Amino acid sequence: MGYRPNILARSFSQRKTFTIGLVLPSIANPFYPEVAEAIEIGARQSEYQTVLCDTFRDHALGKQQMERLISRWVDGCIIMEGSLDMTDIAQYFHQGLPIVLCDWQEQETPPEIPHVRGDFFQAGTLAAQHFLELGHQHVAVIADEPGQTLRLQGFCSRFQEAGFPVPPEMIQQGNSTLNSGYSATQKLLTASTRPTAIFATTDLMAIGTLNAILDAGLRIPQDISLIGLDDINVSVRTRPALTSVGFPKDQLARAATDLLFAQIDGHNDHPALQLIEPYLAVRKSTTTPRNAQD
Amino acid sequence: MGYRPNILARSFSQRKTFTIGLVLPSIANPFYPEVAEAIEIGARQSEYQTVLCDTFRDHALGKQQMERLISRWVDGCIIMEGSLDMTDIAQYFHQGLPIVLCDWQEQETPPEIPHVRGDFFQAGTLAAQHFLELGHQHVAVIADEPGQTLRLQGFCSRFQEAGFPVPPEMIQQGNSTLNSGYSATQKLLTASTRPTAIFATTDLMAIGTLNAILDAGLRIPQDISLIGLDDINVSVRTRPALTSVGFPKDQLARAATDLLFAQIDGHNDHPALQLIEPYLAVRKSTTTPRNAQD
DNA sequence: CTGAAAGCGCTAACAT
DNA sequence: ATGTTAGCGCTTTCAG
Repeated sequence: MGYRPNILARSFSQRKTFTIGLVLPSIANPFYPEVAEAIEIGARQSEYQTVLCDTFRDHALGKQQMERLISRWVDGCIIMEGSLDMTDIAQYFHQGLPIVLCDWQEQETPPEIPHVRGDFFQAGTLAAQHFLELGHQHVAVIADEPGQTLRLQGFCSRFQEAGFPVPPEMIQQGNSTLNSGYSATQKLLTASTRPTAIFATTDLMAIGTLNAILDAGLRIPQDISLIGLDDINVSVRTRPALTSVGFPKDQLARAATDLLFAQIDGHNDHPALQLIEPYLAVRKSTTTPRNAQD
Repeated sequence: MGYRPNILARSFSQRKTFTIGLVLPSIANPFYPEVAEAIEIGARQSEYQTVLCDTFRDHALGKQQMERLISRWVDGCIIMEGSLDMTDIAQYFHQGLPIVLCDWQEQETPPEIPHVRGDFFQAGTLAAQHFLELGHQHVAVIADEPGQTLRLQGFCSRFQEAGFPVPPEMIQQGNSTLNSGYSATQKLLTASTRPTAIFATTDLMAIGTLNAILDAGLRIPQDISLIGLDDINVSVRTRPALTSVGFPKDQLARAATDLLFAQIDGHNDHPALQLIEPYLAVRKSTTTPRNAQD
């Protein structure tokens, strides 16, 4: 009869909004919209609506947005790495707000807060393994430190095991943006012995690396092989298409929403940490090193 | 004293949620996240929170999401082209929900609903003008019809004026995806006389075109020049970087939020249609045609 | 088993 | 000027 229930009044009376907040550090890196989409789909299947909050990596803005979310009585929040101070998050959590952390570094997360994360160490290992199988011995890494230490460690430890430790000058700092990948690569290319392969710990940096290598007049993968990490959608359409380590984003999203809804429903028996296994998407940016081909 | 006002209760009592809905057809085309971000920033400046709804171009899902937004008492909605049936939108509007349309085709929008749109005809003209100035006479268009007729018309009418009408076989159909641009281009390349320049009416199709041209062993811009439309962020980092017609997204967002907040505040004196002027971002994918260089 | 009433936290319209 | 109360629309509880 044209009657439309008033969800706001219902929420008000039963203290439940069927809304969750998703707090992420940036929308500029396509990785985040991609997982946000997966989370939104999962939440909708459980009749929840998702409110997106981009903090632009500004922790003060993040805190402000959190306060607003709480004032609106979101039933819970999924908070992605880098959006907020952990002390603030812990405080909200201990005040009783259901929270799931997504992709945070191990060392900075209180163990009691449920957490879903890609196995970044394993991801680094996977990249290293691929390079080793192709025959690379002189490799370089571009990492966004200190946030992405595990990826770096996984990679380096695998090369260490293989007997080809990565020298310090072959490890460059980036900040997960395309431009930082570009300039870090320029430094690597001026080194006395050029690496035959580069691992960039985010795809966006890898695309910067790709551009820098091509701009330097070198070829990918013939002169330098390249692996990224995140397996964002655009990586299939770079030229050459980027080989990348990724995590199944739907699986990541599913684990996060499951963990959150379990808390909301009062089931606190879930394990606190869910580790998602990485995969390697081999495309056109990796091959055997030139000297090995000769 | 640690007191946190209950926004939900406030909303309930004063019938105002300080929340707006943003309904868009797809998050896969980066254009939408980019304007969404601009709108969210603008809304936040006015103390409004934005709820994003992706309809995946499924009008039934779009309607469902709208019902939910209305049940939650959003103060108003910005609805982007292609997310919903116009009959449904008109109904919500006439029920009193403040609505702003964004980027809809002229012919399908009731004149009473406020509307902000890029001047697509002018955008097509701008692309044509650039090709003409470079000396191109044999050009092709890839358009997502019927949704993007104006861009096509603007382009063709400018070439008509210049005395080089675009023949029908040089107009290919796409659906705004990368792959559709790719296959449409393949058809164009098998034509008896190859065009010296191609205008793709969305950047995503243009990137498909770019890949198809390079895969065919041709060079950009030496063999074929290419212009896209949307000026999405990735276009600066394709290889070669894509020349593109764009609309200032912050201006688009600003106009949309202004129009919406005016309705919400009861000022209905705003003009119903705001037209945003396009710009041309010249990058590396356009140059003079080869025969003109000889 | 059906129907009336209390209450959620706030704002706005009262009355003092 | 300040303090008090009604009411927003739903759910839940308690009484009939």
